[in-house]
Amino acid sequence: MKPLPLRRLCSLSKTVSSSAAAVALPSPSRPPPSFSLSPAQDPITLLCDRGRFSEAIDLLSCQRRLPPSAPRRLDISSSARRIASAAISSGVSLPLVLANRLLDLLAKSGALPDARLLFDSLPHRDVCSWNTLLAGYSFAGDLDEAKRLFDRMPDRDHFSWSTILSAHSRRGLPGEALHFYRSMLRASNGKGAIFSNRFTASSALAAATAVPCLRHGKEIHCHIVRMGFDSDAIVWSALSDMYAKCGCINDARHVFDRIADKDVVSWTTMIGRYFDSGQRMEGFYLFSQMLRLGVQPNEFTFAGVLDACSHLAMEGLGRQVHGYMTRIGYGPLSFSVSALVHMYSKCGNIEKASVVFKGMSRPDLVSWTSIICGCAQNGHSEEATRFFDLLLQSGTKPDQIVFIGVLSACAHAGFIDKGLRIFHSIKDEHSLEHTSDHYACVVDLLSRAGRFEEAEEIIEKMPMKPDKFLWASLLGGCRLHKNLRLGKRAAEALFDLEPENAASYVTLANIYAAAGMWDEVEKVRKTMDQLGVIKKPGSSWIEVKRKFHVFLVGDKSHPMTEDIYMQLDKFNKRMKEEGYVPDTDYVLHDVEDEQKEENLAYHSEKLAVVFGIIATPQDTPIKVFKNLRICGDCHTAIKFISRISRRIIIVRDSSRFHHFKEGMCSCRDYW
DNA sequence: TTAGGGTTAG
Repeated sequence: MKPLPLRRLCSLSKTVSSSAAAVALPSPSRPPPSFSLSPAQDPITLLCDRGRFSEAIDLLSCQRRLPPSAPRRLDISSSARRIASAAISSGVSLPLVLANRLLDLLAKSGALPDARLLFDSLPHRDVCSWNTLLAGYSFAGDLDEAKRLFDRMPDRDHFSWSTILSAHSRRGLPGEALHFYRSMLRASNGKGAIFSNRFTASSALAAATAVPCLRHGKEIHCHIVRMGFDSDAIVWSALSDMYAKCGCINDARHVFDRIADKDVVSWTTMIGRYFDSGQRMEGFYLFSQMLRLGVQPNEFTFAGVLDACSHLAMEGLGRQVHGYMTRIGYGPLSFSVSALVHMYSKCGNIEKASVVFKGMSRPDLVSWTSIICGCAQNGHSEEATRFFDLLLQSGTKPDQIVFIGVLSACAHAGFIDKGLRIFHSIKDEHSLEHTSDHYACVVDLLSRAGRFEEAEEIIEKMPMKPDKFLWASLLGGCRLHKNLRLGKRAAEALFDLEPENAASYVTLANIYAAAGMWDEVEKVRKTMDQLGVIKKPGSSWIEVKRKFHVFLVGDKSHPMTEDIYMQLDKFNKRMKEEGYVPDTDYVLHDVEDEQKEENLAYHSEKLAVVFGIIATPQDTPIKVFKNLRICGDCHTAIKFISRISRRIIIVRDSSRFHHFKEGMCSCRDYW
């Protein structure tokens, strides 16, 4: 066996050395079974003509079992309809088992009305016939009809209960699902029949998880233990998931550790829950452990791990996951490819994201959205709009989310007319409703361009109440154009909506500071103090040689502090010679200019960039990540630094990427 | 012949 390619993952391992880790490659998948049919023959018609309904149903059932990627020769829905209509018109009475199988084929392939017709035409029905139709309505999301049918059932068994229970849980009605679970327990006791089994238990757990309700979850847990369903991996996975989603990650891990036969889903779920709870490193440890134990990850696992890499901007690790995926093979239509595109975009490597995207033979809407948003965030606005045009040409129907991506690209690049055209096309050409996000984007677009009257007009006319994103966009535009009146209005709306968010106070204070209105700045500061609003400390980090280096403003804790400050001072001197003027507007406090410069000079992003310059080879791009938005002065300074040092510098802040090269930024200062 | 757990885009 070859060594595991994910060296980095194994280096994260707590217990096993990387050299010991290895995984077996999956065996090559067998070609899917297929039928040799000449196009002129329709086997279903031929079989039905000869009254061989049983074989026709067998053939169709076989086809349905093929994996989605296999070439399917028969259309299940129309073939099943043909069998049903031939059987009914021939007057042949199908044996009940066969009729039920046909009913299932119809119900699950979207031919529900035909399934109903067949059901109604049956001279005899058993509980399986009822369950099958019930599952059909549940599958189609017609819960009202499913419930009506359930109420009318002459007999119910555990299939009936688990079908109605999981239907409500899956369709966003977990409270109803739990209600059914309680009714089922009552019915079990009353009639002496025991309906609960591992299926109803796992569905009920999924419902308690979706609420989420720890109390119900624990009750179900007790019931599971009492009933002895503890040997089933699915029940245990669902139990672990319930604890994690109810905020008890340690209990979830405890349950997970006790699962005897953990399968890929159990692993993927537990790893994902660590990521959800913010314990991303724990998630990575568990992923590496899974690989070491030889459990083959699947698309769900990859998608989850890649998403975590995106959040932490861990491109190195993401790349290794990509390599692993390539090695074991993944389909060009796989949804984990979207996660790859997203990961590379979020790590600032839009070129690689684009290569991966272009490797997809038929990208789906999520993949298009990933690449369009990725381009938008990385300052490749023209590319984003080009991809959007290609999306429309491909015949894929855009949804409301993808419009957010392309509109934000237009807003960031100042494509006003194009952005407005696209905004209006949402309703006029694509028959979609505008969402509050679309309004926020168009207000962003107009206010960045200083077109405040139009922005205000849109706000007055919009059918819903403006949300915090819209006001924040407007406030940002006002800061850019020093619009005091509207800035105040936007800030006050934000204070109402999210009084605890320091960013709005700081931006308003910065607008006052830029206008020299120090009394107002002081008032804002006092309000913040009175309300106990705490400014989130800015921090920046950079990954060098697989280690993260984190910096705060004026940070002197780094082992290389002396070198960093010395180099930064050199840059400052050279920058000033080349015309850099510190933009002191961005400092909240009313202090002397010299002191203000001092505050600015050691912002976390500058420290991280300078450390990157010192610690990495000349030809590698420097990638810095900041938890807040980059400050305007740092933006100017880093442009100078990129020219002086001849380095490519990429800064990902809380809202977008800035690619600095030869004194320019990809955002063209329009941010 | 009918029922259960994990996923990607703003």
